[in-house]
Amino acid sequence: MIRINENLIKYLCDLVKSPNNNLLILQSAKPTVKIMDQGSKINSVFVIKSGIAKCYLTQDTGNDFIQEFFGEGEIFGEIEMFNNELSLCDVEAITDLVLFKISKYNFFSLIANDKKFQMLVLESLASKIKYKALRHSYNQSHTIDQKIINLHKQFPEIMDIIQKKDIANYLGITKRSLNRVISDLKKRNLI
Amino acid sequence: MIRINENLIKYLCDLVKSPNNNLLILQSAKPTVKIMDQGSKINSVFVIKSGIAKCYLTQDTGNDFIQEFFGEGEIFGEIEMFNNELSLCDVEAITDLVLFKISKYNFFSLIANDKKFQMLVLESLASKIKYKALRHSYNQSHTIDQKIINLHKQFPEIMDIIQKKDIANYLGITKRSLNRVISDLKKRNLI
DNA sequence: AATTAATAAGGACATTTGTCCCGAAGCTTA
DNA sequence: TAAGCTTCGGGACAAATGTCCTTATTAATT
Repeated sequence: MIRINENLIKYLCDLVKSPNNNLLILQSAKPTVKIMDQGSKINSVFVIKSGIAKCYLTQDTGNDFIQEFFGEGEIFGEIEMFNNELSLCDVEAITDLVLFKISKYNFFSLIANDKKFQMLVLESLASKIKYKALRHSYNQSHTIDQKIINLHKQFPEIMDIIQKKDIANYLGITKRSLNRVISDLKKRNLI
Repeated sequence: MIRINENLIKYLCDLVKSPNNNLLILQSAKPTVKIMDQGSKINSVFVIKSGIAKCYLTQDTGNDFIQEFFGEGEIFGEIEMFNNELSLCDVEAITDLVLFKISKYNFFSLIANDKKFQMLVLESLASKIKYKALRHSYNQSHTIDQKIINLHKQFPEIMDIIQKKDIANYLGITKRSLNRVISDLKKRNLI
């Protein structure tokens, strides 16, 4: 449920430590701080070094829909670079974050000149697509029960780390339905 | 709702016509023919030159969920190349198709040596992610009414070209619900 | 410590959507 | 042309989910 990308982390850790690095910097953020704002211009690409963030999209209905909880090695801002568009989502820290920040210029320069980085980015895009494909499929053809059991299997501590409202917005359901099903599953000893 | 990628089409049309082309070939498929099989090994990347295909995923529940109706310039098989995995989805012709077919070897060789192609692939991946993000959001926070009205706005002839069952599987609902809402919307003159 | 704000939990009811049917209309093939 | 298959459309009912609202509980602020 929360993906991590060790290869990318490792690669950027090495890069940031290299003595003549001028391509990327480290940055940190406390919980509730927004790193990216839906609809705003993006000048940098970010990669999470440690911590968890939520990436969500606010609809015309006023509802937030959480695209993904970002874990270590997750990249964001890159979609907007390639599409040359304003930010699609908000990204907000849930726990303390440490981030790699790469300027637009440096990002494209790495893509163009660094085959290893290029391939890591292609892989991370492919992995995002796969994640989204499976998630949307799963969401549409399983009941709330099944989704919560599944979530709980993959990430048992989720209820302690992530707020109920956010879990509901991740599943695309209301808080009421979430509570109802959770209490039911507890009664049946399924979670 | 059906994306098209003119830049990629144009680029491959030029490439296939170049006198010493040995990188890609053209292939055609009749309706109901499967070009890709969920769970099978992928040896080529495809790009749709003309026609419409459906890309769907069969769940453990037996339900099919349609990821996308592919239009001109849509690429598929590339995810599996980058992730080095078996096919995630089935892809099946809905109308007569003409396809560009690029072998795995040639695909990676183009990515490595052809900056223009490389950027076209990065852009198409980014566009897929954006499409999926918006679609899943929209799906989760709108009623069936709204989804059908929206679909009808974007693609009025959809009901003539695509079967009811497929539309239902695209929206993640049952045929019964689809019919109920359609007849209701017709009564209210909304479609 | 007292007050306010935010989150969690759930009751009662309405609405939406799914399930399980069945019959009609269109195609396909013997 | 008849028989068989597939798609379409919808009735009746059941189940899942949302809406609205209220009360605890926890966290934050003065």
